[in-house]
Amino acid sequence: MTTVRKIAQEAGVSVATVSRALNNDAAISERTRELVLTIANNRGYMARTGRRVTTYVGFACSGEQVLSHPFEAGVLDGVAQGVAESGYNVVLLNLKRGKRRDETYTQFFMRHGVRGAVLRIVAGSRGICHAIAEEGFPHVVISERFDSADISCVDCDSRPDSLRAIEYLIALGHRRIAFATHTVPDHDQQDRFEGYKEALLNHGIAVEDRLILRHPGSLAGGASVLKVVMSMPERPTAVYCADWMLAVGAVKAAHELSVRVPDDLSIIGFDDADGRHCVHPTLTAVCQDAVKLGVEASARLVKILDGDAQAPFQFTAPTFFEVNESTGPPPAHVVRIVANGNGSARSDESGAGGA
Amino acid sequence: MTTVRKIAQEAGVSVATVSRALNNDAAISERTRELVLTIANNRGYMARTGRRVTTYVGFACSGEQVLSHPFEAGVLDGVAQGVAESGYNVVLLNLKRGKRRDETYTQFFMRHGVRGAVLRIVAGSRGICHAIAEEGFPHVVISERFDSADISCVDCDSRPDSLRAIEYLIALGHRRIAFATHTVPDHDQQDRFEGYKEALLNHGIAVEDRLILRHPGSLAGGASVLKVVMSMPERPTAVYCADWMLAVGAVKAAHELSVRVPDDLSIIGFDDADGRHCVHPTLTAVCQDAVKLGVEASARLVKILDGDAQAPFQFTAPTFFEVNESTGPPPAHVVRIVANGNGSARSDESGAGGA
DNA sequence: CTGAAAGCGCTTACAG
DNA sequence: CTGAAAGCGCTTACAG
Repeated sequence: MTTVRKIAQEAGVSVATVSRALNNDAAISERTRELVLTIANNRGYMARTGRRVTTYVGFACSGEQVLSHPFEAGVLDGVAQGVAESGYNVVLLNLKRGKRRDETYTQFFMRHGVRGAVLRIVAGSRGICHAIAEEGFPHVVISERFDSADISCVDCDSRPDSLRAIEYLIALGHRRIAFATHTVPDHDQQDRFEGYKEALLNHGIAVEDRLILRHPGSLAGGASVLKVVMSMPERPTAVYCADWMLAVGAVKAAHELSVRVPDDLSIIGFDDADGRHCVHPTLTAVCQDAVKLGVEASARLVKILDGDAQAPFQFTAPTFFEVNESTGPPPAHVVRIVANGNGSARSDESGAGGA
Repeated sequence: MTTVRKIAQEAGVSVATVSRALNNDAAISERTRELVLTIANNRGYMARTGRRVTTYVGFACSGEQVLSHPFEAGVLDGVAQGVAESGYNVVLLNLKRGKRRDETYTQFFMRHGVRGAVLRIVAGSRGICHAIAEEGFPHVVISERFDSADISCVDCDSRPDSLRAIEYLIALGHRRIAFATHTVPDHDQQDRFEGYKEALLNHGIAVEDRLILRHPGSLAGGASVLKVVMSMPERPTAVYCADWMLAVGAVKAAHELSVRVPDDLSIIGFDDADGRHCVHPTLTAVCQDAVKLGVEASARLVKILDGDAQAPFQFTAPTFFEVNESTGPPPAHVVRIVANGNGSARSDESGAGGA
């Protein structure tokens, strides 16, 4: 390990001079400073003490998250923005890979120079949040909700806007409305399902199991949703895809199967970012702003660390419902796609879309 | 500032005991350990010395980057993956906001516990890379290219596949091919333009200024590209959109204006991630893998830090050209869209697409 | 399981 | 502009 002593030896100066050179003390010659810094770089010197070690805010994941997913990327972007003016920086941590068995979360974070943590976990790792809160370590959980008042969290409640979205379809005349979700259970999908159910119940429409579809949150999953929906007997005239990849995949499959959106089928999507605008027709969608979630979480965490806010806290960010081009009245003639040997045929079920 | 001494006082134990509690020494009672950790958390204790301070790899941006952009998000994802097994963690740094005037880059990084830096800069900030290389600080620049052999960098060369892409169009029979780029100059756009030009020259096709379009790298920019292309006299029968948002925006605008892709117009896009699959028709595209770029950069950096590889180095990752559905032969009848008072009309320029 | 003390890495008045 | 020395924060054999 490289210490000031070793650098001093190599440079032929005192440790005091090395220290001053490393810290840009005014009283140091340019020549000496450069000499010391060069040796420090060559030896991979890293200060192990001193006043000036910066502290961090951690973006701590349970490990399953894909950072390039639009939601995670948006959240991380926001987390970085939220600490921008604070003097803190953001460090990426993996709660499962990095932490030793024999240390607490507090110790894990301290070892990394982290004073507070923004937590991104999956449903199966909620225990981590309880443990961190119990240890009293400053934290904010993003996109999860807890009964315990000790856990600080920031999330979106997409139930109200999901309800509005379905009621919008009902107002357009739709009565058979499918709900599509991805296969990883989380409270967000649950919220959207609750909103869906509540809207149907409000209008005396039965919630039918066969209209609740579960497919992988991918383009292929979205294509499956579209095919299943379009080939059902008494097929739905609208579908709410509560995940953005499902929505995009469904729209794409509609083009491929010449299903006209919204003339043949209305699609409501969910959007974490700008995905709804990338497809044609532009998706009517329930939207959350992942960047804002991240900003909210890290800015609040910094305030807590600086003593300007109290923990724990709970904050629910609004979603919004945006009407675009993928929704319209149900078709007068409900055409269904029936798979046969060599592809698909169309079967007319006129009027099935009515109330 | 909270020190072991203060915690010791509050807990009524020696500093030695505090140190042992903080470091999970086996010889410590559970009761004492919890007491000490609770006080440490309450006081926001942060170790300022000791053996165990972790060191970091920095993901250092010049500040203009949007972390939620698919390319940046992919790169960052890759950078995190590339250090996953190494014991290093990644910290997000802003080279312009965080650095003090009176410190070198080396000092800036050392102050943050950063041993090596992955650099993401814009064309206007290339001087930063020269300065860091001159200081001898371990680094890898992503997606820039330098004459100086002292600068380590990882990038993609999209020229060869851009050339292939245009030659593919030429082989399909296209002769008037437009090139669309975004408005921020960078070497990637330049590479793609070079490939475009070379392909045309190889086949004796003149490079026409009016077929080179510059629009903001957004959906609106892509829509403009499509409209301009479709309304040109002797309009192009194909366009290479060298930026993924331009490509997606162009495809979307084609739907809106009932321009059939590829029957009326072939579109080749560029893709940093999976965008080409999200639209209909799936885009024929030149693709780079942002995640792989990030992995390559940070994994190599870690090897350099661990003494397992030599710096400086230059690595050029391959792109790939993927033929999908957005390209086909030029139309026999080249229909042009001419804007008029209330919208647009079509004007037939039959045969203009032929060789 | 804990403390007193030695020791390491670093910084900083003080002296020159 | 530099060094010798005091001092701080922390860790770790050593002793009990």
